[in-house]
Amino acid sequence: MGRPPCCEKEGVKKGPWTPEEDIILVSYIQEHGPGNWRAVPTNTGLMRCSKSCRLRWTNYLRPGIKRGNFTDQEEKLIIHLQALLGNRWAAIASYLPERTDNDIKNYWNTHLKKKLKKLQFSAGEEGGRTMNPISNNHHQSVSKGQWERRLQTDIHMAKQALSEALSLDTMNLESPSPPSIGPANTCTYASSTENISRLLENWMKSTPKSRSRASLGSMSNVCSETTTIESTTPAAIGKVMMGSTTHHDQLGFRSVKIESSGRSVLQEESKESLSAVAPPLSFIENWLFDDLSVGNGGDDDHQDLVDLPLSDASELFQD
DNA sequence: AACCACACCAACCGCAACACT
DNA sequence: GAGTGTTGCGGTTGGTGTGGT
Repeated sequence: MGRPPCCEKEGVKKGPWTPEEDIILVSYIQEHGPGNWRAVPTNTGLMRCSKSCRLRWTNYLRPGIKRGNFTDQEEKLIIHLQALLGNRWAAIASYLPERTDNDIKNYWNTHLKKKLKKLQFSAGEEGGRTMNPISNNHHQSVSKGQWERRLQTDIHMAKQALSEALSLDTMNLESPSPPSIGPANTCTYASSTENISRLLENWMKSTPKSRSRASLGSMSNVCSETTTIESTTPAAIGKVMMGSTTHHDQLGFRSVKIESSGRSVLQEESKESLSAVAPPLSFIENWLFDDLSVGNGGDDDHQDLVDLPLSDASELFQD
């Protein structure tokens, strides 16, 4: 009857992750690197399915993740990329290296959708007709001319979005506390483990009921102050420490360089980080940038387009 | 203080794509 | 090319927090 579940339901734990589980997972990935998720539950003893482990890592424990408080720039970028790409959150997330697709998706569903709906409503009231500023409307049948015009607009939007993304990156690089990405940054892999140590600290302090939330909050402090895990020392840490005298460093502060079967985690992460700093450019993207750089010398048309209120921009797509 | 409604977000589920044999 | 296993993605759900009454 239907498709079998991805993993045996029996004995598989569900629901929120505990700090202990996080530590175990991070510790394992430090040693073996992300990937081969199928082996993670069996090798770590975690009563989680591989999917859950992967998700936990990519959406939460992975280094270099920024959580909460989307900036105006990011918001703008998401809106434009959504207009361009639709609900392809993974693709959109690739332009926001510090954000996960899940995060962006959540933000879109909880904040931006409503925001745009409001815009749509007010614009609809003003204009006396319904206008959808987001791309969902794009799927409605349109004439070829309209489609072409829309495509052109989308390209403009993409260009601007990309240039904004670049300028964001530049800003981030210049800022005093850049996100923990890139091999040159000493706060690479350790960031997530630092988070976990902080998480544990809060976890120990807080009541069982508020544990989850409290710890989640602490996780957002990527690369912040260093905290010794010894000060908290729950039983789980002991488990993690087993078989390694260097785990303390790994969990605490170490700028990671762990070799595992000829391939360091750092290398793995670096690949990610590199692509994070400079998302891989496809031919089209390169072309967009080429064109952008030409137009950057005071091409107000592009700026106008992006600065255009979404409700107005959407009018371009109307009859 | 108690209740309710809403907001938020981590995690789950199912499907599709990909990789390997 | 077919079959099987694994990973990635997007939609959705459920638990918890928060604000209003």
